[in-house]
Amino acid sequence: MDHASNPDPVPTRLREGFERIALVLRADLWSAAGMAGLNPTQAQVLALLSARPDGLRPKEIAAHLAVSAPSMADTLAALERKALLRRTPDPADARALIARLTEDGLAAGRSLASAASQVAAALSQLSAAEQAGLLRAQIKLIRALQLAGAIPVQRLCVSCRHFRPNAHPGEAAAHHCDFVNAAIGDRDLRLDCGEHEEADPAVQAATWTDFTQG
Amino acid sequence: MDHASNPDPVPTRLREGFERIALVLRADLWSAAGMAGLNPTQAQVLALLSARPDGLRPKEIAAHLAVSAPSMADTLAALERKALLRRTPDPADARALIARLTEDGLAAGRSLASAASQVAAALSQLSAAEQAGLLRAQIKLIRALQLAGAIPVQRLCVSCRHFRPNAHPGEAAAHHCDFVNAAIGDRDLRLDCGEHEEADPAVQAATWTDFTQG
DNA sequence: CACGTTAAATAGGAGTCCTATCTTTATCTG
DNA sequence: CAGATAAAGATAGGACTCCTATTTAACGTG
Repeated sequence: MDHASNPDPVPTRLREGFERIALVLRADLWSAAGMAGLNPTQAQVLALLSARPDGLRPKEIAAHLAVSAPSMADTLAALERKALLRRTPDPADARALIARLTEDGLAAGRSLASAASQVAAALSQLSAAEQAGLLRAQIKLIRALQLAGAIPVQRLCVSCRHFRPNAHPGEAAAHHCDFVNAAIGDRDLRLDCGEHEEADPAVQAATWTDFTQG
Repeated sequence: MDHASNPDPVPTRLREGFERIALVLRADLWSAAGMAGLNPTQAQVLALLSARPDGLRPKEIAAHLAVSAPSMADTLAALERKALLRRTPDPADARALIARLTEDGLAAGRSLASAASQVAAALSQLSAAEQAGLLRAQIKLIRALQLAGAIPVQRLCVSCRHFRPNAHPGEAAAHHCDFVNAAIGDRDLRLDCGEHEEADPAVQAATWTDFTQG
């Protein structure tokens, strides 16, 4: 294998697989959003802010959805027109705003979250072990993307100070969350936990080592 | 936790993970396409048709990219304006067209395929075993989506008449492709092989059983 | 050969998404 | 503390995606 002259083709093929799945995700989003009179981007903003009761700045929302700030301003204006969202001045910084969902916006977000998804249906056909393996792989990818600066910091269990990986070695639910004080398995790991509290960098590194070696 | 009254939350969480990754894919596509003066949809058409020397009908392209036929007509017109693609009448059906890339289109497709991708970079950090597991999971998902009618038929190894799963049990490259007459491992499986020939449904079912039990 | 079906284009409209340019406020320096 | 620099957001302008509904032309069948 000459990794030198050619890049490894496997990551490229895997990326193509993700692209196939992403197309279905987008179709899912169109159908779910369409029923609510929305489009995919608006639906994604609703989904993001549903999990953020304290709201988020327009710039942060743009970063999470990987679009430019002016694009996000378009979408936020559309959502504000539909009375699903409100932008209020940020008391901490007179330049900034905080975007929050209205009651209607939260309701729309809830109905979106429970909408049918062909991807979720396909995922539910995998075995529990496959699902766990897939979730671990996603966590590794998300962490790598985060370290590379490709995405903003996510509220993952593995970077949370409440998380103790492999606290129960050998058991099905091997990890432990000190916040809920319960054992959790690979399948229970969160990608966006509302209770997340960023751990100290050194602690995070140790946690990651324990997690990947478990 | 009442897992009973609610649908299994794991597929939903996995779908969210895919959505995170899909956002990065889209950003990758914007940056790669932007350098070529294109946008993501145009780039996806180029990528699709690069692997289809015989061309595809507009309707088929629309199905592959999960958009409506009129939307695809817009995009094809844009690509034709840029002289990257040509639509010619289909000799077999006077209603239909065949869309094919021009030389410039093929060149643009090639440069797009080799463009940097943050997702591919993250994927290359996974171990070979993890990559193989991920590819197998993708194949299962794609097959499930295909059976559900969510996506058009894909040119997967596992549905090809040249493919013999677990022909070399116990070895690293456990499968065999009769077309290239070589052993191939899980990591070598194709999601869109140009040499694909759809196997007989009964054979496909048997192949799938052998593959999933290996 | 009339009939329903299918492939594609067209019309019309909403809205995403970009870059570039402002305005305002915060922050950093001499 | 004044002035420069940086940052958050809005606005302008333009290309284009994406939808539904409609139209045109050609296929297939009884």
